[in-house]
Amino acid sequence: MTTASELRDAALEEFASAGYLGTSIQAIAARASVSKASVLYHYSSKETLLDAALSPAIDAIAALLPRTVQLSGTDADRHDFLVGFVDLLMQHRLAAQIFITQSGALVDVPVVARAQQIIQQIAAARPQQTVDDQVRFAVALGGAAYLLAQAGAYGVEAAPDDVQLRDSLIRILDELLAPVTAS
Amino acid sequence: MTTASELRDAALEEFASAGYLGTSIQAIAARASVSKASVLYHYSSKETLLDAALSPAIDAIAALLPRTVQLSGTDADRHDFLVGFVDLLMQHRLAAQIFITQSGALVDVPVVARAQQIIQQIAAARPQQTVDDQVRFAVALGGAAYLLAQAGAYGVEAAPDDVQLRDSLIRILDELLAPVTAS
DNA sequence: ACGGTAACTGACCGATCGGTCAAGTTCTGA
DNA sequence: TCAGAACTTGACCGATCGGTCAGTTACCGT
Repeated sequence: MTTASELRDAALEEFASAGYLGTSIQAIAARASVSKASVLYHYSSKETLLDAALSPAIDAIAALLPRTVQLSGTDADRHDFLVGFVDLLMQHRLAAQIFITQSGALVDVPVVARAQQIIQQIAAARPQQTVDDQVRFAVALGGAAYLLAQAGAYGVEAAPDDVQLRDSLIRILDELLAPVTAS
Repeated sequence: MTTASELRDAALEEFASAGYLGTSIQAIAARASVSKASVLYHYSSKETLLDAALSPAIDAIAALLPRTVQLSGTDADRHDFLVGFVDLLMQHRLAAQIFITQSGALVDVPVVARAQQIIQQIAAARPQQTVDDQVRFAVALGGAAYLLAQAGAYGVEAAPDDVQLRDSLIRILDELLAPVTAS
């Protein structure tokens, strides 16, 4: 509604589609129908704008962090965590896309570095297991994130409220991460 | 060995770590210990350099395309395809990383557009099935690609000859794509 | 009505980018 | 030996970038 929030949303879409480095402040200004100087009035720098665009998603994943203990719990616990993870990806699809595709090139940006640390903590929360288990974990979470982030690039629309996709994703992740001893 | 191949390798590493837009010709020149003008003598433009860096990987995945028919075949056929896919990812890790993280922002670059078309053809070769099957396919291939491309960002080294990782990945992809009727 | 503050803008600045060019150097084959 | 091709380079160019600033307009409490 406000100009600031419009700029934040415009930046989120632009950063996701053209990349942070490929997006000029002018482009964001044009998308929100204001001048470049006006963008820099609301956000003191391009980096501040990226921070504002990503922060909600990072707060959400940080809130998910305490629940990683559920990964070592019962089947129901692990299921609860996966539901939270998938919902997080679907609700913050653009932010997830920005992080997945550009975190490597933007490690020197504080907000991205913070997000990377949280992801690493989630990965570390997984109890030390076999290589197979590590690969299962990486393929599951990475595959889900990549699927939702890049779905649009291959014609598949991933609407935030696509419950069929959500349920299917949770089911398959559940199956992939289930202890093999339970088979 | 030659200056041209050294520049191609330097560009591949730089594009993968800093991104195409985040890499200056000067940076590639410095990595190969030559001048910026010398880079533009061997490759007429920055885009030509990206083309040269990605082409071997794209040729390899194009060669894999005829084998997508195996996805509809027996378990052994599907296994053969997955072996080819995983080996491709491991042998062209940097090119895969560039494509996975930057194909969205570089759609207007011909060599990237060509790669995207090939990926789409592979995805389309999968016979029309349920949403579950589509999600399985996307999580498997996307997860494997993302794991190998981004492994370095999370401390896990994915050496091109890590047979343990390779075998584990193939086994899990096999399991993920096996028809549920076989369970 | 009015003073102050928030919002907005065009003009401008220094830096960096991709790319060109003329000149110099090194290599090679006859 | 030497002509010409291959290679390398510093200097330079126009364009675009992120960011600054002085000045203008719109809004709001009193």
